[in-house]
Amino acid sequence: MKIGELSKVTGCSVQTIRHYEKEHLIASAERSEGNFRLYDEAAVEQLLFIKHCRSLDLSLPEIRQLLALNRSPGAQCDDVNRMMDRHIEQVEARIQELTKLNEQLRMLRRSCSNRRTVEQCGILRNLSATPVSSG
Amino acid sequence: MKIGELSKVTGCSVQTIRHYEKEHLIASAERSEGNFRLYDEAAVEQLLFIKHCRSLDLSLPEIRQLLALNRSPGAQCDDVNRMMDRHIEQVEARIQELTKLNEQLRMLRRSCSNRRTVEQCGILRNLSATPVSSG
DNA sequence: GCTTGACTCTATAGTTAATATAGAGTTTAA
DNA sequence: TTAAACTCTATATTAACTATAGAGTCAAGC
Ligand SMILES: [Zn+2]
Ligand SMILES: [Zn+2]
Ligand SMILES: [Zn+2]
Ligand SMILES: [Zn+2]
Repeated sequence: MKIGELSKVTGCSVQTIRHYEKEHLIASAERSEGNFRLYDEAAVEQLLFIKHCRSLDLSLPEIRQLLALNRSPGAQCDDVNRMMDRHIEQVEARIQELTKLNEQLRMLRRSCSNRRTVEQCGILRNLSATPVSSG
Repeated sequence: MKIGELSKVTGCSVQTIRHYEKEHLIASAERSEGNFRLYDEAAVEQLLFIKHCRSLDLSLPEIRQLLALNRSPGAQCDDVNRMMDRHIEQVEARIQELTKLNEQLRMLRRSCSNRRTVEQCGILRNLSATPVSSG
């Protein structure tokens, strides 16, 4: 299987696959006589694993760590669990942040109706004033 | 006022101020004989405006547009309102995304308790399987 | 054999909004 | 006059790709 087919099968772009190779998320592929990368089913599995992790916003270093753990099946999995806990914490913190931001933006938006001039624009006036306290 | 003082007064780092100048968010500052940037109160105001916008996650191009509008006080402010609406939409979309993500992560996390081996780890097994349908 | 087109290769630059250097020059005070 | 503190420009780094240029490979058709 050449890289184009792997790309179709997995839904990862060709550049992304090469990128993952350079970042050591997947092993350097075998090469054909003409220097084309050649892949097998194992590559498909691994790429889907990576894609799944990315869909959960895990970072490439985090995924690298998970892949390494996968290679030592006898080890304890505490590290995996800790990583997940930390990751979940960060996602929840970001949700909090954005929720607060959203409230401020909606408040700001309410300060202007259409058909005003820039001079009268409540949004611009509020942006010029001291920031709304976020506490 | 030299750049260091402007930095202290506004809470923007010196590099950030230079960066904003290069990106044309603030005008090129006057220079002293020794080629040091010199600022006045107007620069403080403008920088605080930018900082306030950034705290609302407005992008530099968006801020540039707001600053341009600020310079034509007679214009209609519809553009400002539209930008805000678009920006709010994006923030809310991101909150939705992260909320969905968070549910999936928590579900995944529940699939493993401590003290298992990597081979038995529910998290790794689920990551290897087909992604959870996201609704 | 030759050409065409689809594919692949490497290397490089761009994306965002800063942040961090290096190496040089300026200013102020001891 | 020397040192500290400050400033200058230019360049590299961050994350995870994405896009491009320019060259090489391969299969099919004539
Ligand atoms: Zn993470
Ligand atoms: Zn308005
Ligand atoms: Zn925006
Ligand atoms: Zn586990």
